[in-house]
Amino acid sequence: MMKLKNDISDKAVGRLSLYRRLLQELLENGRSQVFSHELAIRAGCTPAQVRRDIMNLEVLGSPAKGYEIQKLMAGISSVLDSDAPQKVGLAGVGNLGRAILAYFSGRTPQFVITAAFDSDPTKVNRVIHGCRCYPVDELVSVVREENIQVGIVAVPAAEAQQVVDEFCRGGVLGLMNFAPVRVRVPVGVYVENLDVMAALERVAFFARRLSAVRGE
Amino acid sequence: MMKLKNDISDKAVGRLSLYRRLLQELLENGRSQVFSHELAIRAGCTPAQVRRDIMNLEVLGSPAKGYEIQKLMAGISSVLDSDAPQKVGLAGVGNLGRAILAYFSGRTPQFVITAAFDSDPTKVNRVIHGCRCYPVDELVSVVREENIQVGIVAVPAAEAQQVVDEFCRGGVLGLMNFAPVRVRVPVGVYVENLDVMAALERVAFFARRLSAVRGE
DNA sequence: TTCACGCTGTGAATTGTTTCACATAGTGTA
DNA sequence: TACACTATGTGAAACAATTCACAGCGTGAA
Repeated sequence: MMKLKNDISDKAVGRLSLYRRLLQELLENGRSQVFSHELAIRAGCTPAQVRRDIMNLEVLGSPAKGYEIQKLMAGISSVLDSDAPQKVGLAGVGNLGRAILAYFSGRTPQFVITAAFDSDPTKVNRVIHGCRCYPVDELVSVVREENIQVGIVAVPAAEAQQVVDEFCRGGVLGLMNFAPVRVRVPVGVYVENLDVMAALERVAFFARRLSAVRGE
Repeated sequence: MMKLKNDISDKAVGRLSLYRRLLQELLENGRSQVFSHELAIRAGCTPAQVRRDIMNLEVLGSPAKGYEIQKLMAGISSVLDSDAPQKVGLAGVGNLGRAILAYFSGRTPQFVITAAFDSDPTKVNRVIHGCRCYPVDELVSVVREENIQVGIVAVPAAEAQQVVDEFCRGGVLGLMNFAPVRVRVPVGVYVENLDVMAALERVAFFARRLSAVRGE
């Protein structure tokens, strides 16, 4: 069985995304080259980690000059981005949904939130942060017609599974789930859970443990 | 050097938080016992993983009856929760900040968002989702006076480091960072980054890769 | 009372990720 | 040209997380 070309781990992909933003910032500050240890400081990891991640790209650095920022960014983009901007659908236009719309609105060339969905009739057919809001009943058909490939789930826990099922029926390939439950999906669909509740409990737990260490 | 008692990994803590919510749901459905494979299905992991995680608690199951849900929940709580409800401060009352306030407002006995902070004068001194909003200038003093131990950073990237510094000066032990940058903190402060941008790029990347596999 | 079943608890094996450490190479200096 | 310096690229080691696999036990059936 042939090894897949883009054989990069979940975590490595996340770091590449971060590096790209850090590189953009350096570029705006007039830099054109960068060393692995400089990126490492900014990304909060080790220089070795940065070099390993860069091994996944087809970009070489020079021992004396480091990496060319432009080339690094191009390398990251060729791995992370698809050829055309990716269409994203958002289910749930509550507080969180609106925050997500505002966050991605116009700021990301590689993603466009093409359609939002909500069951609240007062939201339906309005345009929120530049995005048309459809009734959830039309989710499957809109996702299919617009060829939306990624779905964001920002509905309450109780409705999450149903919305996920509909996204899948519409044919999405990936889902980002903000609801504090695990959802079932057919094989061939990738799910990323962003469990804010669990994250806060982690922070509280490790904060408490650090303070115990500090206090001893 | 004595081994710390609560020696649990980051990921395991996150799963315990999830298990607790799943158990609560089971309890509400009238169940009183549960097997590892039932939890595993709901949590999206393997039965062995569930049993390993439960090893971190001081709870034993019975081969014939599984685990007592009440005892499991108590075990999880004794690890995750502190004795008193934990005070949390929130910096940034924009779209995201309000979503976070709404999400935690009154629903979590173990956390209370005690104070919010913003630089916008039209938000300051108002009460939003039951939480008083202070000017950022007062962050350090309010955090110190209220003995807030966990900070949530929901401000734009450019202001994140400054807000983090102030939280640290106020004496927080843990931070949850939603800004799409890595922040520097003194040793003894735990930081959890929730990088939504990186998460969406991960979803898009793996979705694309899955579709390639599917298409071949 | 005895037996068969199926789940728990866990040592060992496996898999995945990060760090180490060093051979190699590009640059500036003399 | 030759040398010293420093950072890259990467095999190998270390470390961390997950899964396997099975001994042992508690229960219900006969």
